Amino acid sequence: MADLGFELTDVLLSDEFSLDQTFSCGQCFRWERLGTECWRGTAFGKTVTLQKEGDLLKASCSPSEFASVWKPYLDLDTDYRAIRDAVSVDAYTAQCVKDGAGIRILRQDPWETLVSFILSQCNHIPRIRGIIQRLCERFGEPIGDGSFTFPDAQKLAVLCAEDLAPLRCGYRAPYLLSAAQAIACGAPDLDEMKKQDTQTARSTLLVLPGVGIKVASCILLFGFHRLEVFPVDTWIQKALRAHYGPDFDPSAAFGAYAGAAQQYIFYKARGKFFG
DNA sequence: AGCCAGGACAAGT
DNA sequence: ACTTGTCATGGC
Repeated sequence: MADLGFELTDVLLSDEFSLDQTFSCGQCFRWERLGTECWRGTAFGKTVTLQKEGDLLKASCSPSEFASVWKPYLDLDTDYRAIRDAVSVDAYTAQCVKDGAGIRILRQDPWETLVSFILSQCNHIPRIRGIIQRLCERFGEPIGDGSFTFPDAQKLAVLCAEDLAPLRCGYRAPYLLSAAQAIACGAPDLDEMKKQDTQTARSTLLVLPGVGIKVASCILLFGFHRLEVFPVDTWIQKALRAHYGPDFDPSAAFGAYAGAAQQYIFYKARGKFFG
């Protein structure tokens, strides 16, 4: 990484890991690709540039910020070799795992994940990214380097439909507002949900307008790191039908890491892409 | 140019 | 319990 004029942290990676795969497999929407294995993005109110060179991960932040924010975010303490082995149950998934071996399931903020996947429904990924960017630019707080925080629920809860018109998120705007109002007054309490079992948390999410089974599954997997949850979207549906037939049970096949399996399959089904 | 997108929801069979 | 129409907006 070129000299960026601020502190850098180097981390030696102990497992297969790819920024390109991790940030372009559809689980997050606020990362920009600057070059091969080089990305810049914002999470938890911090912006960072990451570059991977061989087994070395360089981060444009202090060691303490990396340890407290980016190491957990990137899920660097999880053994993905064991996960990859566990979900390579046949030739097809083994190939998916091989192609996407560097994918990690990010530990994203539950609120940001909730909003992101409410907005995701029936949209292309590039368009989701645009809507979220406009949301942050308009209602987030400037961080200082041209980046913006993800606006919190309290900020959005006081808005009305026409305030959201510039986002051009269409019929999802009222979903976003009612979700913000619900979270802002603590019902449901996202922190409390971290302690709940997955079924309870799922039921809680499904009460929110605009959150159905697929969106709830994405929130559980990406926002609460429930690796056993297997979201089914149109891509996954097509892939499963093509390789297994109509009544395939992902949970039975992939068990505790079904969600990770889903990401490897999704990555392969959509082909390589960057955004 | 039109197809369809990491769907949800209500209203029909 | 399944199928269908509708919702708003573009990226490709």
